[in-house]
Amino acid sequence: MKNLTKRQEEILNLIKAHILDLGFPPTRADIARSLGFKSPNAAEQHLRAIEKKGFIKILSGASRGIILNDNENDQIPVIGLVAAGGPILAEENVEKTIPRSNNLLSNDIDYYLRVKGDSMVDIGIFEEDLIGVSKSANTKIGSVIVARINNEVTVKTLIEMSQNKVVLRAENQEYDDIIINPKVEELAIEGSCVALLRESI
Amino acid sequence: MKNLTKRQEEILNLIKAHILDLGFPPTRADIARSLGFKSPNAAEQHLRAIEKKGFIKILSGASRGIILNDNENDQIPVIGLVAAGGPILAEENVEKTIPRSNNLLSNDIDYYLRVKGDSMVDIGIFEEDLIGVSKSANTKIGSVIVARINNEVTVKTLIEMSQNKVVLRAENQEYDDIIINPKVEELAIEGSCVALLRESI
DNA sequence: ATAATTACTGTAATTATATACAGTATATAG
DNA sequence: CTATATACTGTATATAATTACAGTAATTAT
Repeated sequence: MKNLTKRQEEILNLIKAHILDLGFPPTRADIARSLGFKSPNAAEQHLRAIEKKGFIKILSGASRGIILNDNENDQIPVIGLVAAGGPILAEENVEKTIPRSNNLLSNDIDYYLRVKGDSMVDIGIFEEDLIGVSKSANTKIGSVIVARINNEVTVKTLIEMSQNKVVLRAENQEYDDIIINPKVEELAIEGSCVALLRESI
Repeated sequence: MKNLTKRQEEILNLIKAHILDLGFPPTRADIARSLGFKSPNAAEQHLRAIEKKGFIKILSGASRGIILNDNENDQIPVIGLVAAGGPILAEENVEKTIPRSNNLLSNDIDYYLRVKGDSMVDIGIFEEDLIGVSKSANTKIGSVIVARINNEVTVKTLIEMSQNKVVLRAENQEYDDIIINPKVEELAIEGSCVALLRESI
């Protein structure tokens, strides 16, 4: 999918705004009017270019027959089991995706992670729950974080973090604290947990 | 807002399905074709009737200019504290509403209920969580249900249910079972819990 | 009993819309 | 240097679509 030019992006945004506002796409004339074109054909040709680049589909003969092709940025991936090695968001880990427009929770969620195991039950995070993870939300002591230790992904509470000692705690008395020297073991903090979904009770 | 006739509802559903499918409303001819009318005017007149009843707005002169008026049925209420007496869904209990189209979870959710107290922590239902409640989902032994006992609303697990004995259990050892004789005390089962949302961790 | 509503057929006109064709001009890629 | 892409104007036309008008018939409200 090639990149749109500035003008083409402007037109795509106009189409999206029109749909959001009125519930249906604009006509060529609508677009021309909005952008000051003196010919509807200017809009027509832009639409063809945008279609060629894969962002829309034009239905021939149908008035307002512009279909937006789902942009992947507008989808939140749900990550199931994370394969060892490789990034969390690698395609093989994506169980399904959820349109961002349908997300009821914080709009700072980069992905949902399906919980495995019972290490966080004491704070109400159960196996099969979906945790909303933000890569940008700041992780401070006490935050529930997604960490990767020697290529294994885990969800734990961050208890202590200094240059040569990081302590992660399971919220379940049956588990011991995980104490890591990040200079010896490979440790990456992938994000922090900001919300939770349970699809069945 | 008057009720639609069967036929009018059929047409409104057709419009919604068309929008969901293609992203824009159907023409009069589309509607006529779908329902087997031999004249587009049949569709036109139905649309006028549906508009008169307040379900849509027709933009004159615009092709496919049908705007759906937001139906309140398409909003899922979030119920905060339930005032004693009166129905759960009474307006004063509604904290906010969520467009049904944004609901990621089961589409059988009639409302969300904000959890008060810690009586269900052992199965991961915490204070301030939002529980998705279905009025129609069948409640069987073992289901987590929303019950109303003598005008007080509570969330518990249904353990036993016979003509003169109903047992509800808190999922927290510190609480005793609630044993009710429905012939003596007022008991209503409002629905069963089918999903959970936690807005912050 | 009479008017209004529902539920259509059938025809036709006006307007809305897509879309082809012929240009102009500039920028960018091979 | 030449083809291709970008970004338009301007005109024209076929067809898509709304919408008015004239009916028929059954049902429902007053």
